[in-house]
Amino acid sequence: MTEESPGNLRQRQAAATRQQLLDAACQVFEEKGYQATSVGAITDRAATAHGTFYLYFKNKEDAFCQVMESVIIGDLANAIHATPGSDARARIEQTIRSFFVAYSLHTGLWRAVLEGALQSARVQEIWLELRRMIIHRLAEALENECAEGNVRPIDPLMSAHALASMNEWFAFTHLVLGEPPGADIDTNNDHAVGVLVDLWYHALYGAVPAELAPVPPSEPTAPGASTAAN
Amino acid sequence: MTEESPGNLRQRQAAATRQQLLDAACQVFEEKGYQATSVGAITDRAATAHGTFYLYFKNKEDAFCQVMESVIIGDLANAIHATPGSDARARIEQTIRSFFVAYSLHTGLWRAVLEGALQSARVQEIWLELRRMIIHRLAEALENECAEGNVRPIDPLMSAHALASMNEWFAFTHLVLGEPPGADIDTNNDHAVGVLVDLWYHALYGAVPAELAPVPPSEPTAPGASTAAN
Amino acid sequence: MTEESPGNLRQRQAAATRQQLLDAACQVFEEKGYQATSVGAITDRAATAHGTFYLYFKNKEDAFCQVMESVIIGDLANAIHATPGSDARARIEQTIRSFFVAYSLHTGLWRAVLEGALQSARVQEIWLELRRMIIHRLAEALENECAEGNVRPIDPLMSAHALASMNEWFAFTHLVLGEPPGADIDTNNDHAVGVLVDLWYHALYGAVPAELAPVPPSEPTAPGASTAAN
Amino acid sequence: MTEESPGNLRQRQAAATRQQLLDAACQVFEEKGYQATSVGAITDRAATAHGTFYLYFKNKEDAFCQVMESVIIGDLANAIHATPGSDARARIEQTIRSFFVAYSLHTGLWRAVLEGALQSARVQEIWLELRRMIIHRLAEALENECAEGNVRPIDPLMSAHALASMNEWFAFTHLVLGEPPGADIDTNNDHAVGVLVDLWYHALYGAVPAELAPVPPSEPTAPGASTAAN
DNA sequence: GATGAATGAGCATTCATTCAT
DNA sequence: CATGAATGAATGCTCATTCAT
Repeated sequence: MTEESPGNLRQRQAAATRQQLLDAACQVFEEKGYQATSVGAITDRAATAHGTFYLYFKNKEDAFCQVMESVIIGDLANAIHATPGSDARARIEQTIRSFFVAYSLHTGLWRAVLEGALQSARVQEIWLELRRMIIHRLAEALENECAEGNVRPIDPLMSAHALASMNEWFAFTHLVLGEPPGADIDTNNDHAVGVLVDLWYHALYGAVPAELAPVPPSEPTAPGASTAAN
Repeated sequence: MTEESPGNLRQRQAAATRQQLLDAACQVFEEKGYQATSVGAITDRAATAHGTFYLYFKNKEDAFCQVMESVIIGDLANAIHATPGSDARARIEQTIRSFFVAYSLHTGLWRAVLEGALQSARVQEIWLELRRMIIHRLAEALENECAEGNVRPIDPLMSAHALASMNEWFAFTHLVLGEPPGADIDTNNDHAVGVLVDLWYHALYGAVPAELAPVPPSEPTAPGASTAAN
Repeated sequence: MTEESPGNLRQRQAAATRQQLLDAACQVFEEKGYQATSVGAITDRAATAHGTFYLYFKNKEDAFCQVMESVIIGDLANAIHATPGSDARARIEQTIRSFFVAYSLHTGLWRAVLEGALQSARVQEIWLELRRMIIHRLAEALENECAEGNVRPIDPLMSAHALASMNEWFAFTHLVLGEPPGADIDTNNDHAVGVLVDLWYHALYGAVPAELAPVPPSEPTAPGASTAAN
Repeated sequence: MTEESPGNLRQRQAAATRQQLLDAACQVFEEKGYQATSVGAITDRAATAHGTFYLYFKNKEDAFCQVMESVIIGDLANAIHATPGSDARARIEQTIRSFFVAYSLHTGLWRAVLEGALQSARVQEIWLELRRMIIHRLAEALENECAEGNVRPIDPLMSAHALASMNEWFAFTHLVLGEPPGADIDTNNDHAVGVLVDLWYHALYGAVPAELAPVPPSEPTAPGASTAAN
């Protein structure tokens, strides 16, 4: 049997139509953003009837979520894979670079993701879930570094949150919005990554002058600890 | 005389109507976001006729831009005022804290600003202009610190971009989106600020182990320099 | 088989809806004129949803152009068919009468055509194109009569323009506007046609008293020739 | 006393404002046509407040009628003044030429008159009244020519109607719409007038071949006469 | 007499969604 | 499974007109 795709002919055709629509949706969202994309534009691009869309997706929001799951998450999953054994700086650079790569692959789509997240609770949840996963992974790495004494005691989750924010927002504004305007994105990517690596590395491994006490890691339920430290 | 607002009665009434609409717009944008806000919702809230809106604003985009200019920029301008003389760590904390304050004052509006920036070129430009101003100011401060030898040689503009991104995006996700979900925003603000200050401070003033060379500031037109340094 | 309209049921229904809208548009334009007609009035008359209109027409202007093409031009095409062999006077009468018939069939629509032509460039172009076609045909007939020596040398195009103008505008003011007010249109049509035929016939075939020289046909690029002749 | 304009200061100022608005209305109607002209455009041009318009005019229709009465009728009244004593052909040319002059003076306004006549009953009535006056004058001249035996027996009113229609509509399409498109209006006016004069002259004074009986003048209340003649 | 702020009816247009074929 | 015609709610925007100042 030549059953490469499961199911009978009907099912395979349906799967093909679904994929057609998904690809078309991906393209149109990439080009027009979330809100400006209409169902009609997607079916036009997919060369299917208008009504066919609703056989596979509940509505535009649903289609976008499926696009996110099939494209965006794939990009990041491919990009972020730890390479143990290399030194700290190299690992940091790899993390940052993988983010840059993921954004660069689907610039318009990332823009649409952010736009969609601000308009649809479901899109926001999927996107935030993805962020949390990444940040959680980073937090674990930080915790290990703290435990091994390579990094001073810090709040791993919050710090991961902060460092990931720097990474994510710098990459977004730089690659998607083209900030700062003078910098040519294509030729300057390496420099930008270098700056991020440098800051990130010093933020974690930089030794402070003796007279200044570092912020100790504090439980989220114990607010005010850091203030006391100040 | 109690003539606080200039002009005759007619002019004062017109100004009052305009302010009514501006306030209403601010509220509705705050509650519903950019795209979900309709002109009708604004005039309903302002208790004016539909057409009155168009006496004072060209369209929704224009109204939003005016709201931004009267509210958002005011928040930031009030918040960010340098306090020379205090030590580095205190100045950093003040910068971060002022950002937190600005966001906290109009949570929904900041969300709408980001949403609007992704849908309207004009909104984007105003928002980016504001960002550039802040980043530029920060870059100048960094340049001074470099010149005085307090900070190792860095690319001031890119570094400012990166640090501001950390600040901005952490504050946005934390205060507007409530990330990470467990942390109660109201009680944990101080802790969050503390973490940011700590990272920022070390990123700039942290001394690196001798075996690792810092990233030198490189001209934007000389890409690859930092990579070579790595 | 009674399949007069091609295609399957769906296509036939769609064609029927389109025709419904076209008929409704024709009626409403006829009753209210161009500017006073709203899309809503057309869909009300056609008993379709408001949005259905936009499935078949881009906007009101487009609908009007389609009405013109399906109704007006049809009227004229049916009306104007040369009947060679009859004598000059009979041919003139037939031409004039066919114009009267065309106008009489859709009085209000012709009024709307003129109104629309003064408001929409596209309507004007279609209408003028139709006029030019008719005038061109007349000019050819005049040229033949000149060549055969039946009519004195004249400028065929300009003369056709002038005679058609008399015809068109007399018919319009008489049949559409009811000028002159005393004349009952229905009973007086034959008389009016007779007057026009008489003038037209003498204008072309009338022999002038010897002492007055006729205006020779002059090239449009040689203005002043006729003045000199005067 | 320097009472050049009657009334006191108030009244004179009011008259001035009214004239300002009338001039502005004339300009805007000339430029934009009837329907496309808004009250706001007129008051903008007149540099008066929006509400001032309604002190002097009931609405746009009223303003247009007043413009017609002050401008259009003036043009025609100046243009059409009989010059008895000249020969028939010269009188015809003068009539035609005066029409051309009147149209040329306010091209856009004549266009607006026709447009307005098709949209407003009151505008139509004023315009038709003007036409009737002109046609009536022409009909009287024709009647005289018939009575004196210079012209064969014709229906003076209908013939005047027909000849005036030729004149009016040729001039309108030629001068206002630029038909036929090839003919340069400025250089070709004399030629066009010549063609019209020639046709008109022959239509009235041309002698028909003996075998063809002319149409006798018939009372409008005696329809069918011309048919019988055919 | 002049102003111009305020009104609100009116209209065109888009588009997500349904459902009979 | 696929189609695409039909729906109608939603909304932005204009503009004639009024009236308090």
